Amino acid sequence: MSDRLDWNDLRERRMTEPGAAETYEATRIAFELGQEVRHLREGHDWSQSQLARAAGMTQSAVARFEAGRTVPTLPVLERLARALDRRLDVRFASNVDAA
Amino acid sequence: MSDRLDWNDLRERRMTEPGAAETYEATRIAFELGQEVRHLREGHDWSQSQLARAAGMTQSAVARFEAGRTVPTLPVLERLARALDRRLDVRFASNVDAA
DNA sequence: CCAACCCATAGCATCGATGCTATGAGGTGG
DNA sequence: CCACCTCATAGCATCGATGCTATGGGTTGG
Repeated sequence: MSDRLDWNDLRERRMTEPGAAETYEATRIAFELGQEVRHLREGHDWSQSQLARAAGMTQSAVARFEAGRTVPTLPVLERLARALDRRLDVRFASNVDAA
Repeated sequence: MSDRLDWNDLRERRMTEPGAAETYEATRIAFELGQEVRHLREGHDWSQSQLARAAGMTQSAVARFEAGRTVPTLPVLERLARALDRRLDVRFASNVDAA
């Protein structure tokens, strides 16, 4: 557990850069998606290598993504969703209603 | 209308490239998001230039995005969502239930 | 002790999205 | 005819995500 980044670590990193305010939310989304993929993967009892193979990427790429160290692209998210038997859903939701 | 790309044009373009099957869905999502932003923008009675200013980008970037000529990144989607008073929602949905 | 996994991370090349400027075609109103 | 706006697109520089290989530390099981 101690070697896993948490959200505060990430926020600290990204917010040191200028113009980071705009990407703040994207960074948060990336972090949450990484968490979710990790949970889904563990739910399948898969190692990062197994997921990587299923999603057409390498173990290092999976690790980097799960750790939230980059903001993933839609193609990557799509491939991960497929591998995990999910559907990638991206939309502009109303600002008011529930999460 | 005649100068606007439709989905079949885009699909034709992208599918000519090798390895495009994986990015197919991402391309479709990009196309739909472009459409949606265009509708939202027109709902606000904004020109591409006005939206661009509100989202911290240029008119050409908005045009490129609305036309679905690139697969947008999460930071860009986030900025557009903010400008259009929406919340960007990205998630791994169950494969079975409704859209 | 060692082999075989797990995961995190570094370093690098490549690819593609973005930012930007500039242009052109089209419409509109003077 | 012209000024002004709309949007589409080209060309280029830059930045960052991804793909890849290679480590290294940790754990487990022999």
